[in-house]
Amino acid sequence: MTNFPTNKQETLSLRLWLQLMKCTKTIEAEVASQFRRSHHQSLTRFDLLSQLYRIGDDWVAIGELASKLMASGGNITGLLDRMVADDLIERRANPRDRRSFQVRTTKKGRDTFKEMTNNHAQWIEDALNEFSQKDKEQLIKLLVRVRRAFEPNTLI
Amino acid sequence: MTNFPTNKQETLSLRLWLQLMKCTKTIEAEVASQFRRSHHQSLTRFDLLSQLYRIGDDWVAIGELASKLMASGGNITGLLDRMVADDLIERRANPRDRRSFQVRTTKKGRDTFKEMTNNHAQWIEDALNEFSQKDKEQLIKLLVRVRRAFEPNTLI
DNA sequence: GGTATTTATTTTATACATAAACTATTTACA
DNA sequence: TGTAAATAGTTTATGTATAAAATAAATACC
Repeated sequence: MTNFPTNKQETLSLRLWLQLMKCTKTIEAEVASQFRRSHHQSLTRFDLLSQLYRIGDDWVAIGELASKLMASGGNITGLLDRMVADDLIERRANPRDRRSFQVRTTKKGRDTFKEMTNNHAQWIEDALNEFSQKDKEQLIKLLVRVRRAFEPNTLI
Repeated sequence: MTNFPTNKQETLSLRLWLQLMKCTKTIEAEVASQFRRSHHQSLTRFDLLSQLYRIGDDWVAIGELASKLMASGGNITGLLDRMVADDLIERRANPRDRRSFQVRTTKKGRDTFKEMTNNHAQWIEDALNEFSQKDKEQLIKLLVRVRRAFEPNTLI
């Protein structure tokens, strides 16, 4: 009646994808709710602060940040506006290119990120302590392979 | 200077979590964009139709649906409103309990879901065809374990 | 040097998400 | 019975996301 998958391999791929979604959704919901409760910040904001941290908390162009975060233009504009309003980041015109703007973390932004990171890392650590090093390594390896398989335009 | 993780086990857990997020985010973005392009539907709507399919496309209480989808009350109300407006589902009062409402897929909803499922399954299958059955099985097993480790209030 | 194209970002319209306050029922139970 | 508590959904306010159109400046190129 329906065209649902019938052979075993097919079912397995779908099940894999389903478990991946379910797994991430569960963890994401937990982390997001923790961040909201404990820091009044979203996962998205944490991601953004984390990207800024990675580049040394220095000025970075909005477009570059957007592409690192896989965020659309319209999204990044609003997100940055709100974070500037909350004094987590600051914003300036690029002196060399008048089309372009740059953002950077403020002291409050860096402090907030540090607090979030500490709680976060500890919590992840606790949740995953039952896994052996070997299990974790294998899982990471498999996840990277899965991601590569789905990435549309990456050569290798 | 910062309190970033230093020992190897800790870094590994964080890396695992990071890869999990990155992996899901990549695939999710791809699938969502496909669904938008090909069917003008969101991943959320697919999830919802999929839940309705699972229970036999029969009437189901809004609250039950919300909990299956891990969606908040405010969210489910708006989502269902829009899907009713698009004639994907229909809605009625529960004759036995005047607080309660029920929803069910329409023919259009079922057809849309069927189309989405077929494309989706094929695409997932293609993307994952390089993985052996053993790899998939192992990955599923690990993902289920990870999810269990993070689930807050599940007794086994 | 002037026009076309590209690049960087914002605006607009809309969808999807949460928390908290609210309305309307049902249920518990003194 | 009558009132308190619990339950089912909606409303409101706000945050996060996209696509598409708009704005403005830089670059390409004849």
